[in-house]
Amino acid sequence: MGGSADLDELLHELRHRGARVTTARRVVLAELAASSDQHPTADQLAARIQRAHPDVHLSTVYRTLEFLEGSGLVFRAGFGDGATTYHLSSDRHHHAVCDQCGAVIVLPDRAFDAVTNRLRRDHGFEAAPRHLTITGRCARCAAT
Amino acid sequence: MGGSADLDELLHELRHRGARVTTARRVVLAELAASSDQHPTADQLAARIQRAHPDVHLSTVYRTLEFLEGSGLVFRAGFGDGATTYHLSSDRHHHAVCDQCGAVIVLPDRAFDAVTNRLRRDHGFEAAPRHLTITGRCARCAAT
DNA sequence: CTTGATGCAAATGGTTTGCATGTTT
DNA sequence: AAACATGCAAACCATTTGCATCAAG
Repeated sequence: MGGSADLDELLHELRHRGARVTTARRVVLAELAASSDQHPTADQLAARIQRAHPDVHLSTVYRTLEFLEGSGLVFRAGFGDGATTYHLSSDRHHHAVCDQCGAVIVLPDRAFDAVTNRLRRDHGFEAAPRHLTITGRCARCAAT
Repeated sequence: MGGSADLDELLHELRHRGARVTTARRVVLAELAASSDQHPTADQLAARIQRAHPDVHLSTVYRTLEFLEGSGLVFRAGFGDGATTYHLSSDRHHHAVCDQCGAVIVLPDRAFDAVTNRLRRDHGFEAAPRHLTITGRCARCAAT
């Protein structure tokens, strides 16, 4: 599979820009790639990483995420009021979340094409939505 | 204007449900109505409120907002990483924000009709989006 | 060797909570 | 009077920061 190949690409890109490739950066990127569909928070990442690298401190994870965000490789998504979650920039998706039971539906990026087209047409705005969360009632709860 | 009339309605509704109508609740709702287009945070609300009611404590503002949220009159919107902002539920709107210059375009609720219709059709999900923020580049910055 | 990243511990800042008191109904 | 909301101060928790040390180029 392409998993680790993609990762190497990212690391290469960093090195190319003159940034240092450290254990922490390697490991954080790897963990993000591995748990992309789990909306990991900073501690969750740290906890998982520490199973193999007990010396990687939580504060380092924060600093690394901040760095990667600045480099455009990672973005944050605040989940309503839950904690902040982190994702690889390549991992674009959106959510519909049920207010009542919390059920989550994952939406493809193109679900918002109508909105983005309209923004471009009416305002010249080039939308690049990364992580939107639409609230509402899922089928089951709406039936109540 | 209808401003205070709407407010009275909300207060009535609360009373009707058996909830108490206190100074704090009155004042918080009033301030939310007054500053609806400014995305106020909890302290900002507290600060403004305290100009006229110095005895309304910040923690009370938090508790009141929590209560109002539970009552469905208010919702929270996390702004990327900025602070949490609070809005009257009646005040539905969405944003397109420029990543580069921060310019904000306000979008009407119906801008998302295509998505909400699709969610209903494909998943039976009744979307009630309240405050979405689409990131991207505004016309000026995209031209760069 | 030089620059920049890390570990650790301590500080920060927004939000929550326990408890005695005041207010609404 | 009974139930509940409030003020206040202290607790909390996620995130940030200062500084001495360590690793990458």
